[in-house]
Amino acid sequence: MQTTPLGYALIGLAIAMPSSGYAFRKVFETTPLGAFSSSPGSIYPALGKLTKAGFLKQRPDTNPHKPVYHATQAGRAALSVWVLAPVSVEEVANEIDIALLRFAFLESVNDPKATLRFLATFIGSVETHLEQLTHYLGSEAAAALSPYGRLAMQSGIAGYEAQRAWAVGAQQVFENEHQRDGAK
Amino acid sequence: MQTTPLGYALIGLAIAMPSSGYAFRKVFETTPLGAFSSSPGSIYPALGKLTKAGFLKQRPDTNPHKPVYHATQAGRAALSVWVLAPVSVEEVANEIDIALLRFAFLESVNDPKATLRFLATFIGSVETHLEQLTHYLGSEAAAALSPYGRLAMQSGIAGYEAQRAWAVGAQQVFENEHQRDGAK
DNA sequence: CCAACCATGTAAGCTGTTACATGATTGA
DNA sequence: TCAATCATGTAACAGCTTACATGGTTGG
Repeated sequence: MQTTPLGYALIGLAIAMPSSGYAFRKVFETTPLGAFSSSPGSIYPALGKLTKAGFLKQRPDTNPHKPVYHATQAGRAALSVWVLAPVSVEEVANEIDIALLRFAFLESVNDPKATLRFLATFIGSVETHLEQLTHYLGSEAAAALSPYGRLAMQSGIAGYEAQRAWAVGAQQVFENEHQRDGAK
Repeated sequence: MQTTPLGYALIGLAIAMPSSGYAFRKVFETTPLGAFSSSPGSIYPALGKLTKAGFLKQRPDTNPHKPVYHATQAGRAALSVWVLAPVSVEEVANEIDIALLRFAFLESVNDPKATLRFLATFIGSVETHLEQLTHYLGSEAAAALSPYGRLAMQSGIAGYEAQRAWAVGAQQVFENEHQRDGAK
């Protein structure tokens, strides 16, 4: 069973801080998670579906009359499967923001080894995609391109190179952590 | 009157090279424009709507029985309005790829001054968004964030910095061109 | 001749958007 | 008390995806 990115984001948020639907909307409005819309027409139906699917459960909070959504065991499992999936070249090419969202929710797994595996596939796919882009830019197909088109492609290449550099830096963070864990 | 990004992409392609619907699909399949899907269920309905809206016209080619889509005057005008619109902070934050697509289709206008205006708003919005992100990262809200979340944000920041650097470089290209034009 | 490709379309279903609607609570 | 905010929902619509369906052309 699986959901949309919005669904996974809601499960991940529910793990980090059980909240009402309204509170989730506020998160999408006021944080860099704002890529997701906070419209009621998207969130409330999504919460309903996740509850029906057994990934979330509405429970009364310490304050009565203020039920909040918690993630169930099934919800945590579904999120794990989603975040732990290797990063494909297609994902890098067409929805790299989703890959980064998955990285952010690796927190819910919190396993340095798994994080390093994720980053390795991320870097591999970014490099493959970069090769494809530079190869295309060097081909005769690109020679027919306008300067505008070529520049736009270079913008993409620059962005992917920044992502690769970021991922290499992130690797170091988790390699250190991994060694510290092993040492203690 | 306006369309979706897919619609504008089709108008832009039709200006660059009038083609059949099938040929447009091949472009989306085999070039970096592959962010758009090449599924028939998206392209043929879109072509139909654009034709009905008066932005495209199907005309027989040099080969008879092989009608191709051409952009009409209205189509060119609609594309111009779309590509020339200033780049907003929201666009940078949520759909920067669309901004880059618009940049690529500035070719159809081909006015260095307009291109420089576009790049200036692009850089301004990227910088505003970067300030927002770094401000958020420094706030106490981000202090509660996990290392994963912080790293994911840094990935975003690195990407936007690369885009800013790219845009500054692109400015120079068109400033040179602008001066050459003025000199001759 | 047969497989592969050219070429176009439609129908069902899902997601998300916008807009509307409702009502409770809370602070000035 | 009155505005703002909390809180949830629905209905209409647009867009895209997948899958199915159809038929023509072309090269081996």
